[in-house]
Amino acid sequence: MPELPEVEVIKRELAPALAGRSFRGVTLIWPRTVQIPAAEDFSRRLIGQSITGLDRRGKYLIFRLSTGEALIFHLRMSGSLLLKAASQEPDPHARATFLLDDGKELHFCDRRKLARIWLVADETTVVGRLGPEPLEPGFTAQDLAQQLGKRSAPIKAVLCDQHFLAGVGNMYADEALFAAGIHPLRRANSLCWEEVVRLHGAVRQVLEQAIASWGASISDYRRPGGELGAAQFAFQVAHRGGEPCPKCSTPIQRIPIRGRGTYFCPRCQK
DNA sequence: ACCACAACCTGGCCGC
DNA sequence: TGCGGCCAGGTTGTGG
Repeated sequence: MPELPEVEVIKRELAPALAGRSFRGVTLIWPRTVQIPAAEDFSRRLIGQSITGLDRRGKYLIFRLSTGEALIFHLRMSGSLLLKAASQEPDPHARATFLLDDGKELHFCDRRKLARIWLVADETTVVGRLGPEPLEPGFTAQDLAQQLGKRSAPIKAVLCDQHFLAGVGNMYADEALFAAGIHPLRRANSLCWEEVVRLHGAVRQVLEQAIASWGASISDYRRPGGELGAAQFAFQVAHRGGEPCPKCSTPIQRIPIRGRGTYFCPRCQK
C-alpha cells in the first residue's frame, strides 16, 4: 500500500522522465477515477500542457504544470503509476492513460478503484489540510510532543491521521511504534518526553530506510518501471503476525485499532 | 475540537 | 471444484 516512502520513490523515479514533457493525449478508461474536474473538462484542460516538475505532499503526488495548475494523484490502497513505451497494451486495472510528447505513456492503474486524480488551479484545495511533513527539518520532537498532548486517541490512530502528520499509514506506524518501543494502544497524550523523542526519531528512520529500499511491495505497489520495492523485507512487525519478535522472540500480535490491522510485540512495546 | 463508524472498491482467501 | 461471504485499509462524510 503506497504510503510516504512509496510515493517518494515514484516521484524520484518519474521526475527525470517527465520533466519538460507535455501531454499529447488522455484516455479515461474508468472516468470516476478523476475526482475534479468533470471528465470532459479533464482531457481538454490537460492536453497541450507541459510538466514543469514533480512534488510530493504526504501520500499525494503532484505534477506542476505550465499554466500553474496541478495534476494530483492519490494511489490509496492499490494504485500505481507505470511508465510504458509507446503503444504498450494497458493492463486490466489501468483506469487512465496519459500519452506524452516523447511517445511514452503513463498508465494510472488501480485494482480496487479507490485511487483518485485531481486537476486543480489551487493545490491547497486538495492537500491544504494535511499535517506536517515528517521528513522536513521543521518537524521537531517539540512540535510532536505539543500536538500529541492534545490527542487522547490511541497513538497508532493518531500517527495514521493525515491531518496530524502527512504520509504515515498503517505499515509505517506499526514499524515506528515498534522501533520506539511504544504500545500502539497507548493514548497519544500519555507519552512521556523520552518516548516522544524516540518516536520522532523512529518515524523518520523508518521512512528514510523504506525510501532507500524503493518502498514496500506488500500488495500492489510497483515502481514506475514495474519493479518491486524491497522495504517489506526489513519490516520488524508489520504484516508479520505470529512470527517471533526480532528482539525477544515473543510472537508478534495482531489486533484491530480503528478497524485497521495492527502488528506489535506485546513484550517490547509498553 | 475530537472521536467513531460506514461507505467506497476488488480480488484473495476461508469454510462448507 | 465451486460458491458465498469476509477481509484488506486511506479517505471522506456523517453523527455524537
